[in-house]
Amino acid sequence: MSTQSSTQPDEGTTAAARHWRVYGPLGLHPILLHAMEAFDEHGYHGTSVRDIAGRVGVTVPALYYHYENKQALLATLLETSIKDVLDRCRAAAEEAGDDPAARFRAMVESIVLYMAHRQGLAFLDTEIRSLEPGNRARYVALRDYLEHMLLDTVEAGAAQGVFTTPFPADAVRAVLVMCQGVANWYRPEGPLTAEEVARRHVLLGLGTVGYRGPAGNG
Amino acid sequence: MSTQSSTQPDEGTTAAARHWRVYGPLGLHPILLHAMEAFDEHGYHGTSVRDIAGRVGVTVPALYYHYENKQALLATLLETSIKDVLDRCRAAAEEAGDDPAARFRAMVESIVLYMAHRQGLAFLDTEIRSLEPGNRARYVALRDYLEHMLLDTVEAGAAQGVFTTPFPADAVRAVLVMCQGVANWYRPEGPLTAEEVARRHVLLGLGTVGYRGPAGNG
DNA sequence: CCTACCGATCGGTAGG
DNA sequence: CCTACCGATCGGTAGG
Repeated sequence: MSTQSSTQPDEGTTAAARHWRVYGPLGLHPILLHAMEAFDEHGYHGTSVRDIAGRVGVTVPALYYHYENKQALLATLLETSIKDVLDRCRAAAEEAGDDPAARFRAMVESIVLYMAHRQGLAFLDTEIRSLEPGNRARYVALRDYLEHMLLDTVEAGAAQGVFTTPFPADAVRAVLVMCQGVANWYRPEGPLTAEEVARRHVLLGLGTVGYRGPAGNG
Repeated sequence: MSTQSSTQPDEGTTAAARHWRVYGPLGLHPILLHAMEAFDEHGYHGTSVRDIAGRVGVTVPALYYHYENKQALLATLLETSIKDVLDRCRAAAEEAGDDPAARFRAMVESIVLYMAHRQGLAFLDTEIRSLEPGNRARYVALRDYLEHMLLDTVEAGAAQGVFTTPFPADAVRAVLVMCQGVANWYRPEGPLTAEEVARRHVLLGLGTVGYRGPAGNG
């Protein structure tokens, strides 16, 4: 894959792909960071550009100097987010090797860790409806790619008899929606660490795909 | 419970509680119906009262004659929705009796049937952020009640050893989010009937809670 | 990056 | 006086 890519100016994506469990500071431009927070609180259409400018401490025209319009803020945030989780999930799968159960565990862990450590970005997934068609198509294509990656693994496991679900596609969709759901309720200051939430969801997800491995699932 | 209740003027809620698998026409006031469609397409803040009025074919003041304001439309829709699924789920659980696995199956089936048959209402769940504090608190309380109903059943099953998940609360949240997810992708004209989607999610949900019943789960 | 603004549209309400 | 609205416009705000 490319070593210098993404809309993010910092080291984020590439380093993340190599060390998929490691999460540093967000490293977003202040305008993007405050746009993210505003969109999370009030939604895209419920957020005014004056609100974002006010949070950042700049004027509205200053905001438009850095970004084309409000839509570009959302599109940049969502593209940054989906590319990061995709890179991390791919790295986790590669590290896990060929065993379907090991790959599944690693992929689910990487996705849930992302949802917890990058909750503010991950929660924006609810705003895809507000993306213009082109931006939306690009985002959905990347999200579908993530789904197909996981589906390939579940189907491989089903072929080997290690996953017993009769509905791999439905099971994968269910697992991904339960991972995405973490972004809706997880709070860093809550009782569970991101790592513990990931561990639990790996086990829940294994149950959802009907895992029958050498050591069972309980 | 009350026999004459809810914000819905028609037979909806009460009859639905008795026949939780039966879905008739929505029976919503035309203004509510078109507000629902607009909110589903563009979100609450992305929908203007003029858009709603235009869809219905009435003037804006006519709309304000029937409903206090835009907020009341969303609040009424969401309250109607959560009360209906709650009534149906309760009826399904009562019909299923005391066995935790039977109750779990019935409750998940009833919830997924609701998500598929009442997709337009169920999808509005993404708009709770746009509810004013009081309306939001009432909605969340009812949704929490649904979660506690399901958790009681899963904990009862865990106590009997029929559900083996070590995390009943996380498992219930995961199951509910995968049910809610049905409202995001289900299309009546698609390949699967609501009943088939419900059947599959019952099995997926049983896997998620680690069901180890007399007949297994595969 | 700011001051000074625009065409239009927002949610909601006036008198009749 | 009531209902079910109407054409027009309110004070403010949207993205630009």
